[in-house]
Amino acid sequence: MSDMSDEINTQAEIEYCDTHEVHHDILKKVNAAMPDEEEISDLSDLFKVFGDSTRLKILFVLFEAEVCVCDLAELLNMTQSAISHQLKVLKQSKLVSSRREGKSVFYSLADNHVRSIIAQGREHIEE
Amino acid sequence: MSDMSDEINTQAEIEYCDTHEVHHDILKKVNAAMPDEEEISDLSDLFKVFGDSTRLKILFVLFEAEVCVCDLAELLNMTQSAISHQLKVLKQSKLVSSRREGKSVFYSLADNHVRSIIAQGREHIEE
DNA sequence: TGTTCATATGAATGATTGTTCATATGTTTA
DNA sequence: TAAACATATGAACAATCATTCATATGAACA
Repeated sequence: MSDMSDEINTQAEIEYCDTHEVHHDILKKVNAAMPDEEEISDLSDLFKVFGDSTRLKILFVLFEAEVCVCDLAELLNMTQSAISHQLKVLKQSKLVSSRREGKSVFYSLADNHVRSIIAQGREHIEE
Repeated sequence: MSDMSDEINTQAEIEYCDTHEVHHDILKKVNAAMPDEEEISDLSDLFKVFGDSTRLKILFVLFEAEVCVCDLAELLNMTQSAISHQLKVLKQSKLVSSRREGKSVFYSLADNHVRSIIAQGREHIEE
């Protein structure tokens, strides 16, 4: 996979703003710390998943209990289809996992990063 | 502000799936833990900001250094306008702050929640 | 004061996305 | 096996959004 050096100029001859030039060490430091393009893309895809009220509500329910699809639909007052579509998104990003029990499918949190990511987000907005 | 009790049924007479009924205590627990509608909306707006590659790249640069707009444009190989629009979004959600110095405007990270949110996200996708 | 440089911003556009609707898949039970 | 129930899914549509282009604002300097 390509790293950011494909996108970020590393040469000294770049013309930055006249008033100020990026020092070479800072440029090196930035390039060294920048994740590659694929990781950035994966990361933004992950955060996109958190960037929707319905999905957040589903996660908050799953913080408290393992529930099936129709329970979620009832609890959040939404159609079964809408919930199911969003559960698919959550599952694809490995935030939830599922388990079939007869006709029902039960969903639960996949791991605890979810809790800490959301906890940090809540801290940020409570300022 | 309204809490989720506006949206989530709290009554016992609700008809859930036949195969399985949500117990009253779980329902109470879920409702008690659910943030109100406004907080969920604010939270999803925050995560939406992280859900874009360009903004993530800007944040990764700012992890390493305080830089001006045209440096970001050069580093990320994008137009000044595109960067400026995204900086506005980042500033509105209080993830970055700015400081004018002559003609230039320098941007830096507003606080450290940014680092920990992104760190948790990276941990999650590295599995 | 007029010019130049750095940044901000409004409008337009193409792309992405959440929900709905209709329907398919999968499981249980009569 | 047929009917009923729970869930999944594809297509369509409306809404949101990132970028571009043109231009405005703001600061320094000649």
